Amino acid sequence: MWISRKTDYATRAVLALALADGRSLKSHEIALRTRIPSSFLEQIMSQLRGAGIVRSERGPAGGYRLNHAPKDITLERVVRLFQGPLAPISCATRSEPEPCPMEVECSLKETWEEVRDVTIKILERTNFATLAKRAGGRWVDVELLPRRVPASFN
Amino acid sequence: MWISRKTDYATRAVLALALADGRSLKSHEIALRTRIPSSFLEQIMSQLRGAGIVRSERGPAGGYRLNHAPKDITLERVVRLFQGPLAPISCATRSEPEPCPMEVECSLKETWEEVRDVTIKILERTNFATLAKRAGGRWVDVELLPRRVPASFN
DNA sequence: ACTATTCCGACTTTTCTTATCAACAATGTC
DNA sequence: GACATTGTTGATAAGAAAAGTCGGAATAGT
Repeated sequence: MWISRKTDYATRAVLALALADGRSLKSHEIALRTRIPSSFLEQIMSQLRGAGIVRSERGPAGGYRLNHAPKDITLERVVRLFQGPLAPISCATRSEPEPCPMEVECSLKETWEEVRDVTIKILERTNFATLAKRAGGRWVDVELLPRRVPASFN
Repeated sequence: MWISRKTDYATRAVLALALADGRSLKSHEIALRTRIPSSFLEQIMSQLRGAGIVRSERGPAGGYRLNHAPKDITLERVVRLFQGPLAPISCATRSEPEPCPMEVECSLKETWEEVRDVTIKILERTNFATLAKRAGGRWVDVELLPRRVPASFN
């Protein structure tokens, strides 16, 4: 339960764009399909754009699209952007591990590092082409789905 | 960074007890060796006791000791006790996964489950006998270490 | 001009974490 | 039985982080 809702939203938004297959989507459309509150999504898209994962066009006919091929965007990249370090605990981060405060350095660290490493490995080898393909069957007729619009999404 | 400080403390406290090799430790001693604030440690020990991981004796000469052999206490058990579900996201918990709110169920779930599963596997195969042994060399002369006592640990 | 959209930053609300404290209960010592 | 030492429990508070809202500015098409 360590993926924040914001990170969850971000990955879903990118997935929605990957499924749009190069076409651009308006922020409002993304919000609808992914069930992300519109106002919150703005923040997220802005951050994705700042990181170069997404690019945008303004004005009517504007919207968002991916800035790279889906296969070149790993889940690791998106998660790391919103989540920060992927280690389960601060003494086990790759970059600047906090020193263990115990009287002697504790042996738990090695296990936390193990968890960190397999996590990173999985997220690195998962890209959005794979995710889109996996979702393809379920999502393909999305244009045809009824569009119930909850109030908060307007 | 998803292991809360409380969980961190709990695992360190259990490790300290595993290293005590059957002898009982006073709460104050545990606090010293692990650098856990005494007042907070109370809560944690109480919870460990409630879960049957630790047993206690009161009065002078009281203290805590492990309720099982260290090799029978997995890291998974302690972490799960304090941390709750180990899935990175609520739609991927084993017990009662929250339904995916997207228009179509999203393909990210499978990756989150993958992360969950390897995490659980690592934590399950790590027990406190292993951890104690691993720490053994570092901790063995702990009785001889100088005892700087920070104010907040009294 | 008008409208639909993105862009940006400040703000609020809620929830969780991390403790701290005080009163109480049990046990051993004198 | 008085007293010191330890564990037990529950209330609560301070702070940080997460989640979401809002208003208005910039941009582009019609």
